[in-house]
Amino acid sequence: MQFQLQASDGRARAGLLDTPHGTVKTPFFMVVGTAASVKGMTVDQLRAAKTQVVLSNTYHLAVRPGPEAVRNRGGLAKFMGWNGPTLTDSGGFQVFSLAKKRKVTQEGVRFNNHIDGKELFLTPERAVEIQQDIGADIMMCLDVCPPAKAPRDDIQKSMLLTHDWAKRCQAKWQENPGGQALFGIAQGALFEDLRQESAEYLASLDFPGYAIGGVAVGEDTPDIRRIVNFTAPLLPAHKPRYLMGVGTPADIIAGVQAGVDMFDCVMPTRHARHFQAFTREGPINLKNAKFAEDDGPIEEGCDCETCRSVSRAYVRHLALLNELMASVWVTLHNVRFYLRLMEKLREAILAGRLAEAAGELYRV
RNA sequence: GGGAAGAUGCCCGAGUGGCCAAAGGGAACAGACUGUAAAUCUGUCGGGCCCCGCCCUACGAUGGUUCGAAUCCAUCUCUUCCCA
Repeated sequence: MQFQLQASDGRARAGLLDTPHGTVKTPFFMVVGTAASVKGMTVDQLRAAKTQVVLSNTYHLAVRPGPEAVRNRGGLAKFMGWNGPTLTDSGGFQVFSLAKKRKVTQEGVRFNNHIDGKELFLTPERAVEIQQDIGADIMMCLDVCPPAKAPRDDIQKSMLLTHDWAKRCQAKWQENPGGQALFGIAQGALFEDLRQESAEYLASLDFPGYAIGGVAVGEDTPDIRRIVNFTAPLLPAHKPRYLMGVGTPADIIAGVQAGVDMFDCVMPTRHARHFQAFTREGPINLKNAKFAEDDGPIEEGCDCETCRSVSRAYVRHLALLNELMASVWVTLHNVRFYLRLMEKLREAILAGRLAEAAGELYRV
């Protein structure tokens, strides 16, 4: 995997990332399609929104339809009809989100899956194997993602285990790398010394890319900013940096300014299903009565299909009736909003005017 | 014409003497959501106020029984069903 830096502006960077499914312009936002589906969008719509990378999940695809099934259908990108660049998360986030359904040992994570309770034992090696079957362009190391406010002791143990697993993932991956890249994930929660230790250790392993994990798992926004600002520069400059699971448009702008190249978040798609739309002026809830007679688009000047086609009043009407299309219309807008934000951030970096642009892009 | 059942807050619907401004749904109104167990979850939801408490108005209408009634009695109005 080739990563070429084209320009920088402060600590922010713009570059090109080559994947087996095409070249990606950085910084970029990955649309989340956990189970090989971006909820509420067809692949044509993803392309129309200028999606670059779709993210899916090891845990979910391992549970259903199973890694072999995905492999036998030609791999994730083909299976879902997307045929573009993809990344799979390792299941590390489910250590956090499915805390009640798993048990972590030195060996790995034992899940009782959320569908039928059947056991899924994810070791670092198994997580890589599954991701090789799924066939995404970028795989993630299995990590241990603790809640941000866990005691320091737990954070440190999780970090050390994550380091051990990173090494094991890497060894497994190197047996048969193919065209896939494997990224390491730094942990350490809100402790700067641990963050530093984690970043340095992972850097020593020499991965094709590095992620900041354990963020947006219960901490406040200022803490997210602080840790991202602290950690991003510690990750190798010539490799892509990925801030996992973040975030709000403001978080992303701050992340780009801190030197992060890759983002993903469920926010645009999930919020859309809850009728919350993103705009330059901040999020709006389209179910609110005040939009009942609003004939304008969700966002003036937006080039998405929704804003070109229907009004706020219409989307609110659909939302009140819980029409499927209400969620679809907002999803189309929100995804395009995020992707367009990234396009503009990249343009600003290339033009060397990120600082001015940042304030205009999202006034919240 | 005869008989039966029933009328509860915006809607549906519990409640059958005090713990009832009245369960539970729905609607409406608002909020939350950050590597998706989420088309989910939470709050408000008769009115007013000096709003962790008090005062009004309320369970078809009117009158009555009772210390006390959505709950018991009488009459009336309306609805549904059955028989002619």
